[in-house]
Amino acid sequence: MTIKADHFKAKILAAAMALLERDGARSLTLDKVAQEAGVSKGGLTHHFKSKPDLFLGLLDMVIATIKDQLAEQLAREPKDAPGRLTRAYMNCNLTTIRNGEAQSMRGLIEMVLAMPDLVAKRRQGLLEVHAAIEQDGLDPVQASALAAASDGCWMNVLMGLWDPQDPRVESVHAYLMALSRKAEVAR
Amino acid sequence: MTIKADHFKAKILAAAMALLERDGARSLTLDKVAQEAGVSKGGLTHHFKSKPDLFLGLLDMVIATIKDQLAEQLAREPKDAPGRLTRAYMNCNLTTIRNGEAQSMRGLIEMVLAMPDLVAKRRQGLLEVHAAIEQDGLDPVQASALAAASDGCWMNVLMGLWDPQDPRVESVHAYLMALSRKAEVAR
DNA sequence: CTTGACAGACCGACTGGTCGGTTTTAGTCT
DNA sequence: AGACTAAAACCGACCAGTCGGTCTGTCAAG
Repeated sequence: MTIKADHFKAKILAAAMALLERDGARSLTLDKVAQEAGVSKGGLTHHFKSKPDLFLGLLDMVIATIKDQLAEQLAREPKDAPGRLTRAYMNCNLTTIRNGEAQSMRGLIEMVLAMPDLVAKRRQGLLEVHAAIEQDGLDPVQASALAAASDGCWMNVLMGLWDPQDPRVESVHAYLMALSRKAEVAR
Repeated sequence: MTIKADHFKAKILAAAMALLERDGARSLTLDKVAQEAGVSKGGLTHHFKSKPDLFLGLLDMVIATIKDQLAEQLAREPKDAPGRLTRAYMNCNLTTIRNGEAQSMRGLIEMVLAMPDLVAKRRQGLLEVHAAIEQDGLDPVQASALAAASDGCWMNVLMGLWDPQDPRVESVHAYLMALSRKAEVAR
């Protein structure tokens, strides 16, 4: 593990993420990332051979962050109750919305939509979460529906349709949480 | 009503939409749109003063199409049952996914995320649908949750996480439809 | 001397928008 | 109807700026 290189890479990725949140994917240029990270362009291209390569690094970082947050929320859920992971997942989304992070994810999703082949490379890792939710003790279809509903709310905020403070966010979330508790248990 | 001008504009918008679906928002350049539409660049800029202006036209067209599809699905729903519009909305999403149109909407959503101020201008029109769903005879929160769940599925397909033929799409939809029928009626 | 980390000047390709010019349309007068 | 004209529609070359990526150079460590 090359500490120095990793630190360098992390600095670049953090800068790219900051730019992505601030100005969106379109204005995420190699020059700006280098400048934001306090690095020369040569230094940047040395660690990330191309722009897709940088995006892949960014995506990996975000996926890791998401999994961390999910683990954190999971730890808060009382054990021995079916639907723990599903609720943890929904809480992640809610927290993201509450913190105003949903809107800042806009640039990232924009990037993801612009480069679908990039997502394809990490699809496996993302689907693991979905698969886990389906084996959470609830009826798989119900669990998927709950997760999708939470995603839908998140998307409405992301696209600027719903305000983060829109009461729908909290009320729908509360409804989904309640539903997950009285949901049918898997056979 | 200037028929010819409208026809010209429609031709340009159709070309832009085709390009958006084929190559995404990033490669939607004025030159390409003009070429695809069989029009000169000057002719294009004559009708759409700037690129954001073209995007706005595109967005308006899409919103109109969505409302048309919604009306069509609504007509198919048996009357005098609470939750008609909610079900029609969910059927719209399902149809879109089944027809493989969800993936082709990628470019459009990319555009929407890239230009949030553009969405802000048409937010009102889009929110009308949400408002109507909440007054559909069901409990408003439940209706919103159902619509959001449907949106979430749509988004999973859009982002390439779920395959359009993923059995989850159909099963979750069936579950949501059933839920909407036995849902609580508004007070 | 070699190698990896980093710097930064540079290039070719591309993009949004402009502008002067040309064609088509529509209205008006005779 | 036919001639004239002004506006609208339409054309395409061009410009100024931007972007991703390359290439040579520097320097410290081994």
